[in-house]
Amino acid sequence: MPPPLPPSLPPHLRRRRFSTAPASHHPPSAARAAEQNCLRLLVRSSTPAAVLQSLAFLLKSGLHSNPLVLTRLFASTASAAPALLEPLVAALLGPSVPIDAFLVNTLIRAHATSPLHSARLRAAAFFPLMLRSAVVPNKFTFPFLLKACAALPGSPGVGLQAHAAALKFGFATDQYVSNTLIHMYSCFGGGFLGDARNVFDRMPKSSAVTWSAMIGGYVRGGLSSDAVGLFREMQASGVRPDEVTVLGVLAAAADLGALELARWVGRFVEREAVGKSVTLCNALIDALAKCGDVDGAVAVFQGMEERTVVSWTSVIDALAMEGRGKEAVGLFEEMKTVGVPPDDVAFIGVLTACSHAGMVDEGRGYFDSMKMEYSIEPKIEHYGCMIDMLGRAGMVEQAMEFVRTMPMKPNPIIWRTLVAACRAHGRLELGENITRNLLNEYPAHEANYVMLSNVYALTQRWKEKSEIRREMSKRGIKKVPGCSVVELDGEVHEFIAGDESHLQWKKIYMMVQEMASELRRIGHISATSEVLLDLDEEDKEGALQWHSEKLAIAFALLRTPPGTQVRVVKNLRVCLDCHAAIKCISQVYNREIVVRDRSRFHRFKNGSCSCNDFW
DNA sequence: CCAATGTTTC
Repeated sequence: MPPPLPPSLPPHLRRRRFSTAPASHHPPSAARAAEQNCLRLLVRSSTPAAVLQSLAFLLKSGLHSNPLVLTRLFASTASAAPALLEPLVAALLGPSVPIDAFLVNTLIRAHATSPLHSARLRAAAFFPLMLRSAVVPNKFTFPFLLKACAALPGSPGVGLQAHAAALKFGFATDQYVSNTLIHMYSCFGGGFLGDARNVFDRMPKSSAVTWSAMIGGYVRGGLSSDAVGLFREMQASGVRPDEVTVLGVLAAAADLGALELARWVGRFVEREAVGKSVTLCNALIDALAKCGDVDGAVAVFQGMEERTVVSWTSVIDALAMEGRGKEAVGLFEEMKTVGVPPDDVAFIGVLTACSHAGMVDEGRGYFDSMKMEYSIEPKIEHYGCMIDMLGRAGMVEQAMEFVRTMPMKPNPIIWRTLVAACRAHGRLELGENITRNLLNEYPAHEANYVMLSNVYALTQRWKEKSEIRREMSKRGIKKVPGCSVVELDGEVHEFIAGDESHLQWKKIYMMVQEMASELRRIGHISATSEVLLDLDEEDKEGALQWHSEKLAIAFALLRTPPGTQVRVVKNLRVCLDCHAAIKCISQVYNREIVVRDRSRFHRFKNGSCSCNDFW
């Protein structure tokens, strides 16, 4: 890379450069020469200082209303000096500047991809400016614009207008535009997945990109099984998946905990040579780990020729989820040794590992080293890890102290972490106070009601508990139902607490009862079950009120050969009673039972759990 | 001169 050219060039250098320009009818005028020079300068501007230098030259040459030069300036600024973008736009984009489509497109893209939130908010606003200036959008405009709207999921109205405009200007059937529409709508979440699907259904499905966009949309919307279903359709239709398709399927597998699917994708990648990029291996590590195959994940990691900080972080997270803190810390150290500097996400990984393994001193050390050794300012997530770590270890006061002294406003996640610590260590009054405050501030958050209700249950205050229930139904707030998933022969079976929709319900029901009597026989007393089974009083039939993981385990015991491993994925955290019961079940039925809950893996074997009751 | 899908996070 040659150094950036100085703002004014020696004459011989100018001549030499311009002599390579294609011959034209008119010899390059002085203005054109300055323009070319400035463009060259801008292309090479990769630091804020270089951008400013180019800007100085631009102003000196009187090019501040030249659209071609401004386009290049804004593009370079966006990538090399994000903070300068907005002031430059404000200073240079006046009524005297002639605007063309290229310039507006560049402005939309530069703002939409900016690391600064304030810039992203403004991206879509350049489109109305374009229309006001009577500039006609071209085929590049809408992909940029729609992508900008996708980054604002909070205001789907802007996206809807953009879609309408694309229709009006006749670009809505362009496949680039359609693919981006699918992406945009799926980013809006909720009911907009249907709009995404509408666009998808109207398209000729010849491109892997279209399928990948829709598959990714389903995953983003939490409909991972639909994503997998769509992938099957894609294969049936004969379109060859590309790397991004596979990334989507891996994300779905990770979400569902579908181990067979994740492994299948691993083999598929080998077989079809989709391209085993670093990114794909990273996704494979993550998916295998989230499906309970840590060793498989580690094997993929070890087989990689090139590893990025994401690869290291993925494998550290994999071990952290299993409570294998020592190994996770070992890998973190190795990463530093081989010269990959940890980023903020990697620190979250190692701190989580310390937290789940009870390694408080190590965790403190890493937290301090963030700032001291790597100049990474801890974010709220890192404070969250520390509070979780101290709380789990029973150091509730120190955790409180962390909340008090941290430099940002605690969010609900922080408070809930603290409440969980209070609950686990008998600080019920403190927990109750925090929860009440939280409920006052966020009366629409379902989790806060459940938390308070649980605190009441622990202190046997049934009246208050049912009052909370009434309050919830009065406000129309629903509890997220506990849901457990078992993958069997490539199919995903879903169980919801108290659900009887599953085909084999009767058999499962009987199995649950048999399990219960077996447990009683060996002396498991579900003394705490009445307390912790978080049931709706309105549910009348006690027999239906089993937690979903028990239903799932009963199903798996029925349907799999003796001695095979049982794997369950749960959307919430395993409750104390289920945890105790599953320990016994693993012994009575002589099965290894692997449960992935919201925060980590539990491997039950011979009556004990890999978490050592520390979770 | 500019366009689509995507990996790690309390």
